[in-house]
Amino acid sequence: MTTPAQASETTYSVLAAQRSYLDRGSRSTQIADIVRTCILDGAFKPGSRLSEPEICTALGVSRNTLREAFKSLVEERLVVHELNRGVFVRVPTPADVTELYSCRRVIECAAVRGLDGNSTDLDTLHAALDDADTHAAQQDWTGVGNADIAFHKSIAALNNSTRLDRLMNDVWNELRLVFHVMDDPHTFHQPYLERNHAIYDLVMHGQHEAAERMLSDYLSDAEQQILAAYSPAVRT
Amino acid sequence: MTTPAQASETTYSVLAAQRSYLDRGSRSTQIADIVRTCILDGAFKPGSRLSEPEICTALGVSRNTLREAFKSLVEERLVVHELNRGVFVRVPTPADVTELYSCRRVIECAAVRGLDGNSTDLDTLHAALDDADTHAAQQDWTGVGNADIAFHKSIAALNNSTRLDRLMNDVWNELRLVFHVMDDPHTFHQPYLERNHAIYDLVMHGQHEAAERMLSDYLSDAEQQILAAYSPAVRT
DNA sequence: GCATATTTGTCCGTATGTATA
DNA sequence: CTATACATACGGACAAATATG
Repeated sequence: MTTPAQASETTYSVLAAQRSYLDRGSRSTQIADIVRTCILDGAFKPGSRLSEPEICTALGVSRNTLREAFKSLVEERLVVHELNRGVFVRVPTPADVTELYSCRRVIECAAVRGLDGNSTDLDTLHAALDDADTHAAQQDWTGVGNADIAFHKSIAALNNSTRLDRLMNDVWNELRLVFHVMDDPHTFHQPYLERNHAIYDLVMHGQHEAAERMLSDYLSDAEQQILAAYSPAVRT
Repeated sequence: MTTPAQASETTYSVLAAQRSYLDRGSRSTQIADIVRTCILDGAFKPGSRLSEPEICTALGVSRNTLREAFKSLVEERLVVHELNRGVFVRVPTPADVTELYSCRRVIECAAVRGLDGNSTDLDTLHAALDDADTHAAQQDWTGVGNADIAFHKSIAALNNSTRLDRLMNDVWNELRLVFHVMDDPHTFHQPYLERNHAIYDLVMHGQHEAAERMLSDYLSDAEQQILAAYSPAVRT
């Protein structure tokens, strides 16, 4: 397993490749976007400290601007800010995993239960399933994972609430942090593919209670599988 | 009704009274706390612009520190940040009200449905009801309002999720913004007091489905009442 | 346990671009 | 259109806290 390590000097070279994005929005939000993708892609590993001076020089921005960007990431729970010690990439605990799946259960199940007859917005669900099938045929497991995430994000989006969508977005970002700590996340999503199909079929046929039950079981199984495979780095 | 106005110079005098709080946490979070309470208390009205230089001088902090504080408030949706124009206290739209009540419905209803037999955490619910009764006897309607909020926050807290709690906290802060735009929010919560009692009794007797139905109706009625009384300031 | 070096927290001055009167 | 006010961003400075030897 990969133990969270101090980010070395050369680690920040990945930032240079992101500098081309510097042409839209305010500087601090641009910087936040760059650092966020670096964290989500695993370039900055959970537990590592993000050095202000090094990132500033790597991105060519002042410390003030970087600190503004950090504020957003703290709010998204991707990094933690320890006073006079700096910011660290968050290391989710098993309790975090449990909570994240509680959020998913509450929001996703509410979405399928709240559906009435008019099934207009279900096209995105179908598209995500097709996407997953395509990637699975090519044995592209990260592609399957992204499609799985898109499918369940689309379920949550049926609540028609941008606030819940934003929460789910943060939840999935945190789960990507969890996957980075896990041993082998590559094939994690694959076995759940046909259960997604089953849930979709039940929803399409108006069997909302059955769909909700199946979704709830799905989430419980996934949660347990993650907790079993989860050996978090101790950094308390 | 109170039309959202530009915050005049003298408006920032309310900040001086908050300066005594400057002794815990980091500066930017302290500043964020002060400005947040000023917004929630109505000292900074929805739609008004928050001038950087004036607040800086009023609070005796630098622009960098204030801008860091603003970042948090933007994330909480209490203020909006328009590029190169500054930050404004948010003016919730009717669509926002609808969405906020969608969030409440999803999260609060999930909480009462998810209850099993062991009713250990229901003491906070009872305490909030007692509190509301006390304030109602004294005709202290803002006290009743706070107790009403505490009661429903406690319901949401039964989900045992700090992330959902934080979302609900932001939701309630936004609703306080809504109340500041409304004509007469003072007695808004009072008629819902006995419905809270009824919901509590149903939960206590294990009648979760009935409690959920009553809670859902409660939320629909409150939403409609707010939308009817809501004359939002046009600031598009 | 102490002294030093590093890093953070905060503030200031200033230049540039943008929006508004 | 000009002028003013303001937000954006940079760089430098210093104190305080932390980490390191």
